Amino acid sequence: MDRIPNSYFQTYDSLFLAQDLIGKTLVRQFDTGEIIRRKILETEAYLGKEDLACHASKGKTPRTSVMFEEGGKVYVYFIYGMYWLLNIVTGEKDHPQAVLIRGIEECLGPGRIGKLLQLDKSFYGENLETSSRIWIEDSSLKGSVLSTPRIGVDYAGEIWKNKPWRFVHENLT
DNA sequence: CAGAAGATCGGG
DNA sequence: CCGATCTTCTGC
Repeated sequence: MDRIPNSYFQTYDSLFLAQDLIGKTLVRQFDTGEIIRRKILETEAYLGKEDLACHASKGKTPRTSVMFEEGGKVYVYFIYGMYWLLNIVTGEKDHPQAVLIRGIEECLGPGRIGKLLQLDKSFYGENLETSSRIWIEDSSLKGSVLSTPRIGVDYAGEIWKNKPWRFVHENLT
């Protein structure tokens, strides 16, 4: 399978890519050489500094700065004292946005994915086009994609918490 | 500088 | 339903 180049992540916004990434293949290669390949089944879009659920709405900080870069990089962050959540930065430089990977084949839940893939802060800013340990490959998956409100963002206020920006493949359930 | 909450998960 | 466990942000 072919690795997807960063032009793909830079050409579209997170709302489109969150849907389009469903069925594409997330690849992780460990130091041992072992490779995990799983199709993406669930995502969420976080779109711009106006989106109060998006970390970038707090402005450009050490934690969020990678979202202000051009698409194709990894945004990981540590939460609840134990989980590394995996996001893909999308869009153009200075248009902060990202797609949260919430579910892949045989591994549902963003916290569990970080654990399965053994992510840590060293993945912050990792380039998906050139990395030897994490990238996305082109693939497809038959079936429809459903959308729902995003999970765990009730703090973002009525407008943003209700945006149907979570996408799940029908196979998921 | 202290306190609280967080894009979560698993156990009781 | 709550504890784990620590980074980040906010308010005093």
